[in-house]
Amino acid sequence: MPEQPHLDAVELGVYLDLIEVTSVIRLAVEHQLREAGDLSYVQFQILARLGSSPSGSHGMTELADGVVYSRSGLTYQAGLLQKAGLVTRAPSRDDERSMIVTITEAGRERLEKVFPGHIEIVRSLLLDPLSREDVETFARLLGPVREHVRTAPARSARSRRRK
Amino acid sequence: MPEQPHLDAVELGVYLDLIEVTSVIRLAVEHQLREAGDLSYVQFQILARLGSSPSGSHGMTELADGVVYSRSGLTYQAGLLQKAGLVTRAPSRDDERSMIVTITEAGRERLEKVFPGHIEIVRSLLLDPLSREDVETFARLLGPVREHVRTAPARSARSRRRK
DNA sequence: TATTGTTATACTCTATAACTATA
DNA sequence: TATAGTTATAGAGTATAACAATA
Repeated sequence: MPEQPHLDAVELGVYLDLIEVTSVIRLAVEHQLREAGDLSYVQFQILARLGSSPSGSHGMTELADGVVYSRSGLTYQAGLLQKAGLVTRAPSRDDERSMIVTITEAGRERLEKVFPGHIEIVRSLLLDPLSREDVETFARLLGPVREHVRTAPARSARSRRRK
Repeated sequence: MPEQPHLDAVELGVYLDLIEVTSVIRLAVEHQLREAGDLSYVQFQILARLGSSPSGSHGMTELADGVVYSRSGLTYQAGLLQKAGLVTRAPSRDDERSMIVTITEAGRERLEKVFPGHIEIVRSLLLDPLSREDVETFARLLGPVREHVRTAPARSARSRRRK
């Protein structure tokens, strides 16, 4: 390990542990999603976001942020989801330029189909070694981080501006 | 969100937050690694593992676990790293079948080159919204999870046995 | 026979740049 | 002019299966 960290030992430990833990979980989850529901990780994230949205809808740019770097990446994945009948795409009436992506009933069913096995992996790899109290603590810490990450500069927009 | 979780609300929250947070961090980090050091995320993980190993070496299979699903994936990435002069590969003397991958001086330099910017992203996205105490708590929780994940069934071996 | 690693192949995913259309 | 999204293209990464070599 390089020895010029602007992080102290504890911070470095958190970072390295997180890299390792999330990498293993992600690999396992990617495989499960493909096998159980023929979904890529990105496709699952899109469906999950739409599914947990009250309206079941999101604009494309909004959907891209935090999931893919480029808009074209989202266009590709959304195209696959649409072809599979899991989402619909329709132009917004407020702004004719923007596309509203909406999860379909089949999309929700697919989500439900993969969810149990998905959860099982997360439970066995992440949650099992933690006590109930630890899980609650973990939740308390992660909440603010998620908020912070959401308000961080949007990547799909930024990369466009860079031109 | 599907409503048959074997997870309660808190557990589900941890899971969803983790997905979102790690996804954003990973995207940012992947870009930084590519721009600052022309490294893929997997290549960086390989270098980092080798760099933090006392010997600077690892066997291929050992290296594959937790980073890639297939051995061929590692062969590909290790080949790129070798071509770039960042690692060497030599057959083990204990077991002529196995390959020992070792980080080179150039590999360590590359690691040092990307590390500051890398850390900066992790700090700004993950660590900043947490207090010093929170970071320590986080470290305490993550440690056991990492241990657990390490002892989980190895993926590169398992996928082979499935044949 | 089992295991280690490589190779050939085919496929998925991704991003960049150029483009269209709307604001 | 700026923004939303798409498309074409080209490259990078991945896994599966078949393979060679060693244990």
